[in-house]
Amino acid sequence: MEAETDVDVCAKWSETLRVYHNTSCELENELQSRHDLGRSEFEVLLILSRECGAAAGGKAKMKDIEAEMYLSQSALSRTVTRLEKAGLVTRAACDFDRRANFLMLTPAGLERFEAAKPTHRAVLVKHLVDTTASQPAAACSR
Amino acid sequence: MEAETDVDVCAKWSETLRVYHNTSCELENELQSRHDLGRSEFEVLLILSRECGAAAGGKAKMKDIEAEMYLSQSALSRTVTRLEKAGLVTRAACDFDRRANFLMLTPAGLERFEAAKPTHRAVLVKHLVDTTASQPAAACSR
DNA sequence: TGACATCCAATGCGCGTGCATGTAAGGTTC
DNA sequence: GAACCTTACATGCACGCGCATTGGATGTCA
Repeated sequence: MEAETDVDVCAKWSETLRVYHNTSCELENELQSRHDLGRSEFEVLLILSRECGAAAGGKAKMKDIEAEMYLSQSALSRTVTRLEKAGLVTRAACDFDRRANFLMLTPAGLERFEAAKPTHRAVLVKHLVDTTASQPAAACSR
Repeated sequence: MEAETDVDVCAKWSETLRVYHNTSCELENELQSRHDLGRSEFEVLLILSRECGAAAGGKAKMKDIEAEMYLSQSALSRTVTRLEKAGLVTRAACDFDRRANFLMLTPAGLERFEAAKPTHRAVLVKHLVDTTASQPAAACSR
């Protein structure tokens, strides 16, 4: 079953690439143009909004967020810096472990996130519910 | 079926991200460390080796390659430049349309590709045959 | 207390990417 | 053949990423 596995695996990878590429490109484009948010930035907001419940003004440690994302420590650090500059998030030192940082959603951050959520959902539904919907190997935005 | 679709779609995306991330990171690492090839570079060689049959010394137009990859025109151009510098590929002008470039696999390129192929296959099999194999959200190389 | 390993986050650096643009070569129309 | 649009590829540029390193805070052990 060597050759057979070969073909299956290549086709499966190809399919994964297609879905990943189409979805993530459109996610990036839509989030960026409609809400001025990158994919990573949105994801951080998403995690924050879950972490303590949006009402509580989500709050989480950098390390915990990092563990939930496919992002290096340095990339997360910079993503948070961008979010902070945009006023969507606040860094707060942890009193019990001054190495660690807490991250908090600001009201503006929560608002931005809530606004972007439907966009996010719509793109996912479009590309993932009926996988054949985005069949062509559509490039990023061209 | 709103909420249900929501959950399904998020889980599916999450799963896709996991598989994509784990597979592509390991692909990148393995190809780079064992064969000094990036993922895009390998893919170009792969396409070339198919295009006219490896024995014929694969040959294809840039545009045709671009159409088969999830890569922008500029990124492909630079990837080919890297391959050319490494002596794995040759650019050749097309006599009938001097805008177009043909791309040819050199013997060294074919050799490198054949050497890397098993590595590529092994990674795909590892991550895609039994999807639960790489369950943890393993980061890139950490 | 002092020496050393470990952990968290920030930063310098290089790389590959996409977008926008530039350049050269068709193709079309008059 | 002149004016114009389109196509193929290369290149300037900015950006986000990962890796390696740094610096400060903790923990541990003698």
